[in-house]
Amino acid sequence: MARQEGCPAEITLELIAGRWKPMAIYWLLKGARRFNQLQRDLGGITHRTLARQLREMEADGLVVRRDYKEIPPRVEYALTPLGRSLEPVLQAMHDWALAHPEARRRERAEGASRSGA
Amino acid sequence: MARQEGCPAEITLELIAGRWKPMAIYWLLKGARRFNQLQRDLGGITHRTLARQLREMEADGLVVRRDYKEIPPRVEYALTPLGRSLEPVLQAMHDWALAHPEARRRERAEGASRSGA
DNA sequence: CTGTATCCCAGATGATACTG
DNA sequence: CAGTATCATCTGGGATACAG
Repeated sequence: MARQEGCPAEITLELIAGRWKPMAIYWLLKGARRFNQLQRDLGGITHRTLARQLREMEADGLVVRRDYKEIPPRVEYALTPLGRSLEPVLQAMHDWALAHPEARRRERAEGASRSGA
Repeated sequence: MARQEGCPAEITLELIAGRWKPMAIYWLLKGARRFNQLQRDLGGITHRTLARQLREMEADGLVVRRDYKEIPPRVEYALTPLGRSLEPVLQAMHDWALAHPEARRRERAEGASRSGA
C-alpha cells in the first residue's frame, strides 16, 4: 500500500497539497511572517493546524523557523529557496484555473449512503 | 468551514489532488482506456476506489465515460479537452520535482503520540 | 467485465483548554 | 504570543462481497 511514486509530479503534489499550504506559501512569498500574523492572513485556520502545517513545511525544507527567544515569544517563518522555487508551479496552477473558469469542483454527495453520516 | 477559494491555484489543486488522479490522467493522456485496463495501469488501486475517482473526474468534467452497452460490459474512459488541458500543469509539477531532487516528503511521526495508533 | 454496498482504518482538520 | 495536548469529526482509501 505504500505509495509508489511512479510520477515525480506526485512528489510536488504532496508538498503543496493541503487545505492551507498553497495560501501559506502565497503569503510567505511576500516575506517572513510571524505565527499569529500568518494565522490572520489565512483567515480561519486554527492554532493547532497552522502549527502542524508549518512544522510539516519545515520538515519538507520549504520553510525556515526563526525563534527570537524573546518574551513575549516572537517567531518568524520564511520560505527557503526551495520553497520559493515553487512559485512558478503555483503560478501554473493559478493560471490554469483562470484560463478554465468552467473548471470547478462539482458537488459529490455519493458518500451520503453512510449509516449515520 | 467551507473552503474559501481565495487562490485559484486551489481549484486546480483540488481537481488533481488524490492518490491516483495524477497517474490516472497520465495514462489517459495516452488514449482512452477501459476500466480494468486502467486498474492494471495504476497497479494497486482497488475497484471501488478507481470507480470513485473516475466518477469524481467525470463530475469535474475531466473525463468522459463511454458505455458500449455490451455483454460482457465494455466501458471506456477518456480525457475531455479540459482534462487534457491539465497536461502542462502536471508537466510543471513533474519538472519541478526533477529540478529539485532534494525535495522529498520528510517522514513525520509526530502524530504517534496517540493512544494505540 | 464493470460496478455498487458494507465495513474499517488512518490521516487531516477543527474546537478547545492548557502552558511557558 | 507561540505552541502543545486532547477530543471529535469527516473524508479518502482499502478489503471484501455481491450484482448485472
